[in-house]
Amino acid sequence: MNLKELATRLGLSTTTVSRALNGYPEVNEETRERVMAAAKRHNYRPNARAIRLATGRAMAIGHVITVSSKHEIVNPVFADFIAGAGETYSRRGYDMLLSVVNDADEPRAYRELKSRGTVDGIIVHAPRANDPRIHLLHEIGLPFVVHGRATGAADPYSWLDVNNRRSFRRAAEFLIDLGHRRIALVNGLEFMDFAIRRRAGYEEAMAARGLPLDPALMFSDEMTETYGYSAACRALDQADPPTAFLVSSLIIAIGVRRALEERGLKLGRDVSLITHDDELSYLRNGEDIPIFTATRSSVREAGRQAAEMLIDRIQTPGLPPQQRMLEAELMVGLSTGPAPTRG
Amino acid sequence: MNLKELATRLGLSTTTVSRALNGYPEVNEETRERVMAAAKRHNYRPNARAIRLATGRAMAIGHVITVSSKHEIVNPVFADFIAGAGETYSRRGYDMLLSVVNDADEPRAYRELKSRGTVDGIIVHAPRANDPRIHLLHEIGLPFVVHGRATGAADPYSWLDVNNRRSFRRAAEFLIDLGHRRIALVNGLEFMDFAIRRRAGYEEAMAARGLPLDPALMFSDEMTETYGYSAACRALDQADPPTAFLVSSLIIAIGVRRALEERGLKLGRDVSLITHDDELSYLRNGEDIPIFTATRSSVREAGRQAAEMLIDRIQTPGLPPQQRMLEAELMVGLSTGPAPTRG
DNA sequence: TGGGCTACCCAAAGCGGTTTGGAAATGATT
DNA sequence: AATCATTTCCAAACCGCTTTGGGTAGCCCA
Repeated sequence: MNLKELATRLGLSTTTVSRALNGYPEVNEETRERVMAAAKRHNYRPNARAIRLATGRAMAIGHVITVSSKHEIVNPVFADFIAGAGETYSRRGYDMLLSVVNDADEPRAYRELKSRGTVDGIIVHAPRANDPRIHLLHEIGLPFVVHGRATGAADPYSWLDVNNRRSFRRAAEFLIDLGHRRIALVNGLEFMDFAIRRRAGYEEAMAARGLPLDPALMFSDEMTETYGYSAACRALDQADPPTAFLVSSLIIAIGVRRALEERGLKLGRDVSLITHDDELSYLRNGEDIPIFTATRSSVREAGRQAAEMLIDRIQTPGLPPQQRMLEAELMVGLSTGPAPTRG
Repeated sequence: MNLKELATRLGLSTTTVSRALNGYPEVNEETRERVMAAAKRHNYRPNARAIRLATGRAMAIGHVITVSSKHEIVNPVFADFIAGAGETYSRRGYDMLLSVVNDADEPRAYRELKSRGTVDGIIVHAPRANDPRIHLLHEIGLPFVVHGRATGAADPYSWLDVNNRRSFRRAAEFLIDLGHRRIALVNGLEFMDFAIRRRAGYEEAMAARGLPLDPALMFSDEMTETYGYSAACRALDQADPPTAFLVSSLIIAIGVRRALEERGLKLGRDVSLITHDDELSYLRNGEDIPIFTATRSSVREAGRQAAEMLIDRIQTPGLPPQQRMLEAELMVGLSTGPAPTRG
């Protein structure tokens, strides 16, 4: 059943039927009801392809996920972010388009998305320092919102981010307050913006309390369990091992825990640990009381809000860049305690 | 730059230009080259919306992911499957459409996808026993491929699945061969098809060796770390605890490990464990030698192949249902060893 | 009575491609 | 030289909607 059929069946023009269904004022209320009823009865659904062509809008948002041949890892945060964004899209009538591209092809992918008109806007994932995508997207004129920020980007842009610097500073201070002096940082890849900011927060806290930074206690890599494990091993097997860890993801934390347990060290007593927790649905940090003390911020909620921001930008062009900063909560769990006194 | 502009610029009709670009034979090779060159020079990209309307094809595949209000977990396997499927889609010129819907709205979502013509086909995720979606999709006439199977579905359908029954049978037999007699099964939700089959494999192995099934050693729930932990606690704190665990995901395995370590039990010596490993990119089972002995099957590869199957079905309608069974490898790691002799 | 509004509806022109059904030119065949 | 098939191109219809630019009828008011 298409518009034309419906119209002839009703003895009306397609114009009127279209207007009736889309709530335009220039149609009699009575007629509108007749049309609505008929549409429901024949369960008419306007053809999305035709609407898109006629209106010139794609009614779709693109998410480009890159798979590098080198570190071929899918951002573990991705699924939950998508789930959040998807909720917003359904509610506001947009489709979500996923594009999996090799990282070398990313610029081309954006240009095609624009020139072929498959999407109205884009969410930028996993920004890095001086991320070239921001300039690129400005240049090709595709509305976008960045999940995170990109230190050093020249042009202003819209973003939604967690206050990574502040939350890691607070977490580090919390550990210092507990008496810890040697605190290891097990961070993500430090060309990623979030990792840069977390490190800055950690360094700030150390500096504020007059504690030295020890390169031997600072790690940076792809955030996997095995990385957490091996970083912790290297840290713990030093002459002067850390009494606390500040780590960037639950998965890393799990790896650290493995290293600790291997050495007979008890978490929260012998060694303290604070992790960032994105509240991934398949990796809950305990049920009621958190297993790990954590800086917590829901990535799903971030998805919801970023999508909302983007659609707003698409629907009212010319909106000035908009930013939203989310604060992470510091949830005290079972993995932190006073620094052990040297025996 | 659109077709018409390009055509006038070349002094040709849009027909000829379109044909030249799409490789139709009825155009002079020389002309074709002129057209190709001009297209490249002005970097012309045909408008996707127009193509879709004109051809009646959506050139897009739908993935419906459901978020239940109850167990609001995003399938952890999802991201990697998507990454695999996405590779195939890019290669074959399809877009990937993600639809996040509340599980109650799933049937409606499928019908809309069909009637609005936004996709040409669908991948069905996380099938259950007697999954109603299979009949539904047949009824509305949307091509689909199921990732997994659905025990008890009446109509024939296309699927791609891991041989869960066989791999869990082999894993259980492996443990039995090592002398284990009390083997706990920590499974996923047992209305999910994969979990049903894994349980069947486990039960077959036990029966084949004349070992009794103990309901107190069989667990079923959403596959989270905390579930693994609490199931293991319950199992281990029994009068006659198991000496081995067979579990359905790495995340569960990690939870079990936590319970073991809490009790001072060493994995691979005091207690053995085999897990299924989907080779999720953010959760590698160790670098060179596996941390956990595991039945291993790449969900990313499954994504690639399922997408391939679906596109084939879309492009040649009337193809008989096609099935593909992947065999999981049994990778021996550090988490298994001979059953401890009772002391 | 006629002019001006308003309310309601319609025909037709897009949107940007693909595809059908020729037409003209060329070459081969008789 | 006439006929016929081939090659190469084109005009126009079409996909299914939205939207522009009227048109008509009814009402109000002078």
